[in-house]
Amino acid sequence: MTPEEAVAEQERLRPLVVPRADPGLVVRRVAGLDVSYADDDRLVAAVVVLDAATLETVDEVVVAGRADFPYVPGLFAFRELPSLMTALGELAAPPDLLVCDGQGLAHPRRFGLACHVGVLTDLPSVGVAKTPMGRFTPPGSARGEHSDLVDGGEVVGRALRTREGVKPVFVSVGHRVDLDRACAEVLRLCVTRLPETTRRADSLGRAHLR
DNA sequence: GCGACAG
DNA sequence: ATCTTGTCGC
Repeated sequence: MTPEEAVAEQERLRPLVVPRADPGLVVRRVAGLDVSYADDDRLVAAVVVLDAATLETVDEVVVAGRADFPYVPGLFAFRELPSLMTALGELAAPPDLLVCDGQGLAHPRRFGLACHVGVLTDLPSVGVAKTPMGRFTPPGSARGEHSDLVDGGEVVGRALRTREGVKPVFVSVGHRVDLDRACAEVLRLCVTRLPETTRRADSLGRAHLR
């Protein structure tokens, strides 16, 4: 797949994104997705499912793969998607929400990793990035405070303070959720700056790299 | 033309 | 992404 084809694929799938939640959406099981890289082209995709109420781990999957697509800003998903999809397919049961390590609608073509994974699985998804793709004014320093993440004149996500006085994370809608709900779910998962889903998937992946 | 650019 | 434990500071 060439970068040109990747862009065309994003534009083809972009209209399928549903930026709102089903009326009765209940999130009981939340999955965290993350990919770790070795020195060569090997990588490990990890998915950890947590009970949203207790934050207890209820399922884990690790998949080894290869980075066959280069890291290109805006096309980041094409690097991690193959292995992540394989891992998701090995879960005992589909989760109610996917928490991705990267952007959702906060993307140059409004189709970041979280949107892509959401559309391919048709599961609700949110993107939680550690650095912004857009501009924002720093939110208040208390946990839960937030401000708009703006790109190209539109609000594409939110800078969310998940912990008192710590750098915010950047939340954007992936698929089948709205921004308010996305932020509420992310905040609920945060004990430290990053969601527990992301932290556990990250450590699981790293452990398997050795 | 120059800079910016998720992980 | 990755290099990386203890340590300084509020």
